Amino acid sequence: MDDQPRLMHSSHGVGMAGHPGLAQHMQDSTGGADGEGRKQDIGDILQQIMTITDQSLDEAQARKHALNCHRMKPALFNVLCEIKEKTVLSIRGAQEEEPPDAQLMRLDNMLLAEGVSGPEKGGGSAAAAAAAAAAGGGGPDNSAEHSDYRAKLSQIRQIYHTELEKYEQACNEFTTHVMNLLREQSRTRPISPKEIERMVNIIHRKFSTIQMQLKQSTCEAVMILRSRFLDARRKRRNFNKQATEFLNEYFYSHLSNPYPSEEAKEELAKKCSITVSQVSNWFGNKRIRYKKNIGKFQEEANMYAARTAVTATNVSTHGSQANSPSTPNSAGEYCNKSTHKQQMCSFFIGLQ
DNA sequence: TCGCATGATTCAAA
DNA sequence: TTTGAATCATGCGA
Repeated sequence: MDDQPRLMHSSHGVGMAGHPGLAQHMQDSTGGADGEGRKQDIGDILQQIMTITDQSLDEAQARKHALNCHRMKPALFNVLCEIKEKTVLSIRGAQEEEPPDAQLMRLDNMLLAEGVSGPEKGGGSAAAAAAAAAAGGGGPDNSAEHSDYRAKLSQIRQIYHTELEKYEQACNEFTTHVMNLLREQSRTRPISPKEIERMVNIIHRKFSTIQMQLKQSTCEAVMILRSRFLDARRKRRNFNKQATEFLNEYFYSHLSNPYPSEEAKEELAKKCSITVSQVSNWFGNKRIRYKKNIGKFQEEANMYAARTAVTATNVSTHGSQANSPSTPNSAGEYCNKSTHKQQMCSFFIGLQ
């Protein structure tokens, strides 16, 4: 409200004396009437506009109507709009220019990647599957966690879309309301279509900020969910007895070279229903722990050695020694010789 | 609750 | 990239 009298005053000064387009506007609308008379007319209109707020509602309505019907009104409003455009709005417009928001793009990309925004692809099952793979196992516990993750992600997705829809609806409603209001007001005060457009942009920006907050909190929720799910990686689950036996069997039967090749790891992983990385971890831990405390593992080693001997005897009795990864003879078959030759020697020597 | 066992992770070295 | 070593985090039995 404070701006209006100032604007009008400024318009009066500039528009009356200095605005080059005014004469033309007036020419257009008056057909070249007397200059002094026109000034008087415009002065009257401005005076009426400025005092309209001091009047009662009825008086103001009547005055408004009279103003709207005034022959000079369109020309005057055009001039005022132009002045406004050149002064206030151009400054504000320059200030409002913003670079494309990188943070918003990042949020959008993340929500898309997590399957929260964009077309539904099974509620982010790809991300869940990746997380499950990282968790290192396909056991029943994992599939339960997987579906739990999916369900929670789906919830987040649903909330996100509901809220987004609400914001969009509110934005549209508010924009329409403001546009109607400005259009209505443009009958009594100089508001150009460009100004309305700017106002719409401002509203959209404000709502984008709210949307960004929604996206940000959704991302946070996904990150929390994801980290909780991925934390399951650290949840230690003991391998089942059979898996440990397979691993130990291989380890003790290859004690001279406990470095399974990729093929051997894959086979062991398959037999133990664990991942190749878990096999690698297991052998890594086993080697170091065995080396650190041979005495402690001696009994275990003897037991597996005896078992291997029995197996070997049985196999030779049945005339077949082929393809048993648990027999020492098969070491060469599974061992990546070029990679582990040195380690084999050092490990073996280290144990003697 | 404590201590040990054990799978996972991290980081440096080869 | 793989491995060793240290460490973390959790399971589990006493």
